[in-house]
Amino acid sequence: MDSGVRDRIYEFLAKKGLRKTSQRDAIIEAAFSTTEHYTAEDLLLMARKIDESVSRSTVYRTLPLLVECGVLKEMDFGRDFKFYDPNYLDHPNHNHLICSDCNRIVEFEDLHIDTLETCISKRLGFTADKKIIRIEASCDEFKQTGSCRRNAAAGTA
Amino acid sequence: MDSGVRDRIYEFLAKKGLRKTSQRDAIIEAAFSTTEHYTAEDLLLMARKIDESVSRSTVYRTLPLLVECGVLKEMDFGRDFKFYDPNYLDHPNHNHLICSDCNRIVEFEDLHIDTLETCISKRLGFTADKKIIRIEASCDEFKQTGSCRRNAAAGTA
DNA sequence: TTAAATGCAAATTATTTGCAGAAGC
DNA sequence: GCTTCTGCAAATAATTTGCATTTAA
Repeated sequence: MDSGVRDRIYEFLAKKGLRKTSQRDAIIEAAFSTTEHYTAEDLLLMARKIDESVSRSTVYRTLPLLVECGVLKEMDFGRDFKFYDPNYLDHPNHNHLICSDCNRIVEFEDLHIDTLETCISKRLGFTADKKIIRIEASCDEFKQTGSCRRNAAAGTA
Repeated sequence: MDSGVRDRIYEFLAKKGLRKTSQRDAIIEAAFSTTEHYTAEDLLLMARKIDESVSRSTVYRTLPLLVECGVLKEMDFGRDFKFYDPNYLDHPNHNHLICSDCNRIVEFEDLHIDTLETCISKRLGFTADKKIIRIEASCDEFKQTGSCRRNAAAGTA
C-alpha cells in the first residue's frame, strides 16, 4: 500500500477526532492491498487475515469513512451488494462497464465519453461534477461459450 | 393505455399458459396508465385504485412477467428500490440520468453516446446489445437553492 | 376438475443500529 | 476519565417465498 494513502486517511481521521484502532488499521491495510474491486464481505475476509478480531459491523462502519475521505469509491450496479473501488486515487477519471452475464467489472478511461457526459448533463440542466457513468453489456466470451471466466465472480475486474 | 400493449401482454401470458385475473388486469392497467417511472410500491397504490384487492405479492410477481414480456424495463440506480419504466416501447433507445441529490430521473436520447458506447464496449470485448448507460449528476437547482423540486421524489421524471 | 393465482405471514439478505463492555488519548 | 470503538445480537426494509385457499379455464 502506498503510504500516501495511509497518511491521508489517518490525517482525515485525526481531523474528525476519530481514533486509531487495531481493527481500523487492519481494514485500511486490507482495503488498499489490492487493486481489485471488492464487496464489504470480501473486505471483511481480507481484514480478518490481518486481524482475526475484525467484525462485520466495524467493516460496515469503516467503509463510509474511507469513502468520505475520498480514497475509496462506492459503486452500486444494481446487484445485491455494493462494490468498492480503491483505484480512484491513481485513476480519478475512469468509468466502469459491468457484464450483464457474469458481473465482471472492467475499468476504462475515455476522453470522448467524459466530454459527452458533460455536454449531455449541461443540456439537461445538470452539473456532471459527480461523474458516474456505467455501461452494462454482454461479454463476448459468454456469448460464444455460454459462460465466462468468472461466472459468479463478485466483480473482480 | 395503448391497446397494442395490452394485446401484447395477454398474448404473452396466454403463450405461457398463464391466466387472466382481475388483479393482473388492474396491475397492467395501472402500469401503463402513466409515462412516469415508478417503484413496486407506487404500482401497488396505483393498482389498488383500480382493484382494491390487489396485494403487494401479486405486484411483485407480476412485475417480472411484464419485464420478461419486454413492455417494461427494470432499472436499478443503486437506490433502495428498483424503478420501472413503461416508456421503452415508445422510445427504445433512451438513456437515463439520475440526480445524486434528489433522485430525479431524466430520460434522454443521444446518438453520439450510443455510438460511443458501442465502440467502447467492442474495444473491451463486450457487445453492447443490452444497452444500459446511466449518468449520475447534480442538478443545478439543488446547487443554487439547496433543494430541488422533488426532494424525496421516487424518481418521477 | 385441476393447475395456476392469490393474500397473508414468515423468510431472506445486505446493511444498520442499540447497547454494554473495551480501549484510545 | 471521558469519549470513542468494538462485537454482538437484534432491527431494517425491499423483495421473495411457503402455504392454504380461491379461481380461471
